[in-house]
Amino acid sequence: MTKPPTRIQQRNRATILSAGLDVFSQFGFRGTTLDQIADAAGLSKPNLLYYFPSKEAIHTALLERLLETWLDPLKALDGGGDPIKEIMAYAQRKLVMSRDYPRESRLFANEILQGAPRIEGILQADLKSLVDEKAGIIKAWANDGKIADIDPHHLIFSIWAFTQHYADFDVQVRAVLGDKAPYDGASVFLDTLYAKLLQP
Amino acid sequence: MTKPPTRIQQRNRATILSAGLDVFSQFGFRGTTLDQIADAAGLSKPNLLYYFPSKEAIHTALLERLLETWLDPLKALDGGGDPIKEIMAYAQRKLVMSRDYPRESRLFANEILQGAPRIEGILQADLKSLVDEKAGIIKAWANDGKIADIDPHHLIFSIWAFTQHYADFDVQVRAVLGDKAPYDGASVFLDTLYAKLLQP
DNA sequence: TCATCGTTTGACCAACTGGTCAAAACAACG
DNA sequence: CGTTGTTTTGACCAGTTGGTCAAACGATGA
Repeated sequence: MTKPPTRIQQRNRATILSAGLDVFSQFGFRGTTLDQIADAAGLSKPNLLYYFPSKEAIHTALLERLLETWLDPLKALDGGGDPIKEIMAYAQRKLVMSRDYPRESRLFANEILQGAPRIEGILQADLKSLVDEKAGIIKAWANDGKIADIDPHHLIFSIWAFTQHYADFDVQVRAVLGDKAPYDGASVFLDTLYAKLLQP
Repeated sequence: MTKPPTRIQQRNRATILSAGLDVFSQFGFRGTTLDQIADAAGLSKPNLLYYFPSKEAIHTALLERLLETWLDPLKALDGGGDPIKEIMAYAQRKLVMSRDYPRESRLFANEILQGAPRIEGILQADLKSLVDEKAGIIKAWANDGKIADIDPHHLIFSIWAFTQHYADFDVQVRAVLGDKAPYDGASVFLDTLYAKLLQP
């Protein structure tokens, strides 16, 4: 019988996770120190370790929470809807996620860049089966002539790549665009791109 | 009057840079240790520091060498050529670079993810002016009705994002595709995508 | 053969790393 | 108020980090 967490526990755990997200997403697991997280959270280092047993535990907690929300937009792709609308809506949902959750996007990017040692199993199981399922839907649409005949896996990769680019390569995007806001133009471009591509 | 480097110097410097590329591209600057690089290079740690004055010097040397080759494909985009062919050839060149130089791609990705502290200036100067120049060419093509009317900056971003995705997110791509080779399908998809997009 | 140069290394250092622990401070509640 | 359980902290530890240095090693040519 585990006791329910106190208000202080809820608040501090949330503070630590947010601070950990800040730091891990910038420096990766090995490049992040507990002192950095403690500083960002406004807590002492032993106090961190009162709420999480180790640095790895903070990182794991973040990744688990992330993976759920990360796959949601794709799960919502509906085989019963209008093909072109469904795919374009999915792409726009992913772009909004990059805009609103850039830290999460970078945390994920860091993990994958480093070879995904902590989530490779999940990728090969959950992610692969979800993607294969949705790729099947898209392939069926293509076979029925409702969309152009393209490789569904690479279509999905292109959506991931393009939308996450604006979060992961934010510094570069801003360096190139100057003070122009990236996301409005990106959204318009995204619509044009997939409207033209998917047209049968 | 600086002396010309000996054969041993040339060999060891090259070995160290290659080992550094291996490790830095996987763990980022802060996540990499001199011992790891020394191990990968088959040299002792003090011996590393005989050839490079510091960890930072190895990293900087890699980044400088990288930036040259990294911008070459875009430099080769020729305003006098056939518009659609030029852009599609550029995209294919970038895809080949991801396939043949994945470590370089990941080194760059790591640096940008971490906020590009060491190359932000170069991005804002060299990269921006190069991109602006080529964006101008593309914009002119669009105005002449030779290609579709799209935002040239986001077009370039989309090429970067999609092609680098196969190097930077290699683990994820392989987890999803299983044992199918990624690059053949990617090349076909890339051609289809931009042929349809750019058609006026 | 020796002298000179470039190369390699073992031993070492101060700063930092993730993590522990006992004691102190605090909150809640009868 | 006192008691009990939760929260916070200063001091500490062993291992690792980037980096130094003097001494040893090796090649080369006179």
